[in-house]
Amino acid sequence: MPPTVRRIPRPTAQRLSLYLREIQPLIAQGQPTISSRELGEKLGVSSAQVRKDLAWVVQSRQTGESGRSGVGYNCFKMNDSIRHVIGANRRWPTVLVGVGNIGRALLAYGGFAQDGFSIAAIFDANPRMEGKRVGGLAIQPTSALRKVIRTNRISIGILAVPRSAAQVVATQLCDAGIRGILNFAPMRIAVTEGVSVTNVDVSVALEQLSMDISIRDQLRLSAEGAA
Amino acid sequence: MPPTVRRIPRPTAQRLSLYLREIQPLIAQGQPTISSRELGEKLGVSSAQVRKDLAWVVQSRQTGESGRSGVGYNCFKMNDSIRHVIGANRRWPTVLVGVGNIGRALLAYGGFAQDGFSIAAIFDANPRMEGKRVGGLAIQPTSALRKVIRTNRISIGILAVPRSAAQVVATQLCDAGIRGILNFAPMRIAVTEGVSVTNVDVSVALEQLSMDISIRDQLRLSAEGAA
DNA sequence: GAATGTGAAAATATTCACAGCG
DNA sequence: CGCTGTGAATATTTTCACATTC
Repeated sequence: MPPTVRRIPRPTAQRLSLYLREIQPLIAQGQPTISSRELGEKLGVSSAQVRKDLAWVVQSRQTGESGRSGVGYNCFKMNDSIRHVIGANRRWPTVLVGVGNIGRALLAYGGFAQDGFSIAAIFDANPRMEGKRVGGLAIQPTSALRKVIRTNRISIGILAVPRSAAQVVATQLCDAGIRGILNFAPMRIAVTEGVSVTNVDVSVALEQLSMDISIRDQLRLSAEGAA
Repeated sequence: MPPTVRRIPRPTAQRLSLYLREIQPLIAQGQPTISSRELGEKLGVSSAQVRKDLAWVVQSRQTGESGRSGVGYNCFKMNDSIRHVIGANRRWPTVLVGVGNIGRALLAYGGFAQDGFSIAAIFDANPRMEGKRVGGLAIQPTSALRKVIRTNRISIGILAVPRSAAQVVATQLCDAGIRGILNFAPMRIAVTEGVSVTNVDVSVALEQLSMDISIRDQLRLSAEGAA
């Protein structure tokens, strides 16, 4: 029996993305190393946490090297290792469905190209959009989804359509054999077993924020009451 | 010494937003109640989890009523209670800074109005945008931020500017006395002590998704290997 | 019977704290 | 020294399981 493959803890996975982002400027400006304390302070995370997370990365790669005592972590190596674990050193061609404001914002941004993500084809359900070129790509009808996804072995679909169309398109994506969906529609979508979904939801984010603010208010009040 | 105010567990806070979203259609179509099991299944959460979360809501409101044994939870009451805890029954006027694609998408969406969030004023650093009307609001220069935020007692700022402008605007918002920032710029922003930040980051979301897919792949492979 | 509400148990995640390296 | 790597201790979160209510 092989040693059970330890799955990456959810919170660690999330933080790895943040570490990655944080060291990009350091690499750009040639800073050779960073300590767990420094990196942690930037992100409001304990140094022990950072070390545990990075230790996990090393273990999962089964290479025995990582940070150096008394010095810190090599930014370049860290970058490499994290990308390896995250899968950001693979190519991840995606399809974008829905060329409205959000879709255009994504096409215009392109900042995730360095993580291997690219938009390979764009689609819109509105027939009047068909053929129009946006960001160098011609808009295709959703009927072409299946073929494009199959022939290009695309594993990620970006769903940027209005709520009303979201489930229909999600089902089309699943049927076409997509592996994961990044969902911008403000609703839960049902997907085929085995398809991953990540939601980007502004309402949820706003609610999270307002909760934080409310909690701060309460703490402030009770602190004043105690003083 | 008063009973220590128990803070809401982070994961619970996140799920409450999801419950809220999930019961909106039920309320709209007049379904009177829902069981913890049903609600949990919709979201991939255990029924015990749902009950614990909702029990927390009740406790924090200090009203003794919630679900009914053998029946389930009253959708209408649940809606009310969760909104109360989240703060979604307050008014949350916001300012939007940055009227690019993301800003326009937010202005066009407006689906968070029912949670009390509204965009009260819009700003852009580009002077050529000044005065242009989008979504019924005239674009103001960022120099007006301070005054608008103060006079309208606005607590949330939505930061939808390019990365290069993000820190400058974030600082302006903080100086103007903002309480929380919803940050769409793909970077960590530094803020004044006491200001909450929630990030909406597409790269992080994509990386999360690709990790999920990779993990699924590994599991599949090892399962096939074992079979 | 069908469901809630909740202590107690289990699983996860974080922090502590320190041996050991460079 | 300063800093990593990591077991052990803590804290948090989830699940179990069951008495209780409708």
